Amino acid sequence: MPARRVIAHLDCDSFYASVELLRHPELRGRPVVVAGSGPRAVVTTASYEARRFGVHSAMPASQARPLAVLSELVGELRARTGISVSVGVGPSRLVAKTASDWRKPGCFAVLSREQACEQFASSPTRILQGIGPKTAERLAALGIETVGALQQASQERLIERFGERAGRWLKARAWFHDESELETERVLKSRSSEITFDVDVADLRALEQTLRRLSAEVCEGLRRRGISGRTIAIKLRYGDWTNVTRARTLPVATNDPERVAELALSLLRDHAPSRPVRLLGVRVASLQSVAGEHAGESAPQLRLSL
DNA sequence: TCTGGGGTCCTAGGACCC
DNA sequence: TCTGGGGTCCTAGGACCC
Repeated sequence: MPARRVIAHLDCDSFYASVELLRHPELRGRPVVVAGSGPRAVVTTASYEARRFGVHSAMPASQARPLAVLSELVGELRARTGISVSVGVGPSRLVAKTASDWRKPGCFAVLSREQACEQFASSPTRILQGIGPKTAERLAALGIETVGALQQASQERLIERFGERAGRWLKARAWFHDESELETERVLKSRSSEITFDVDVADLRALEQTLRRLSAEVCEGLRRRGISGRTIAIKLRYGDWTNVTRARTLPVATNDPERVAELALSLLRDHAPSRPVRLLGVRVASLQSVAGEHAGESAPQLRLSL
């Protein structure tokens, strides 16, 4: 009678990485990746610390390297400023953004589109950027509470309810389809200043005083940037949270506080608020560079940089 | 989530022009 | 005089984001 076979299989944990750690003990506790250096190299092994950053075996080494850059950036940011960040990495802004919110604070999440679809299927629709409280509520009224439910929802029904454009957009969102371009610079479109009063204000004189102050603030901001605008608008909010906006567009742009205040005041008088006002604001839009300052220059840029 | 401030984008309707 | 269709600009309100 043959002896019963007993086989034990011993498998080293992240073997190559462990070997590297024996050779370089100073790397212990840090993310370590063993990989080739050629353009087609893949990751042979990643230490468990590295796996936390989304690096795994067989991943193209080139992919592991941005991840390494990111993890260094996060570490340096924390060391130099004390600010902790959450990082999401994915094929689109939507996946990256959702991933970064996933396990805040201090997370480092790497997801493909397919993984995101699966991972967030049971999450409320609200986690998708662009779906706010109102849209989430309207979806819930259709029985759609989760991202998964939105994925399965009938396209026709969504279009019927939200319109062609928004209907398609919602469905695409649920499947984490997002082709939007990454922007690092945005053109400033408007500049505004507003104030919520400690107590609702009924007195017209007091409202006018505030309007002058807000106009001066807005114009100050415009002047600092060398821009002016053609559309002057005021905004009022009443105690019941209803908002009223009134606007007027001039033939010529201005950033003169007197001129802006004068227009804001006339808009206020025309509207003639009948109830006490909770919030008052002034906005200048249809912006353009001040003529002469940078002749021939295009629209003003608001630079956003790291 | 009884609720601040500075923004962007979208929609819908009206005026006006060709 | 009545009519159609398209484009642009403007206003007002609303949803959303950080």
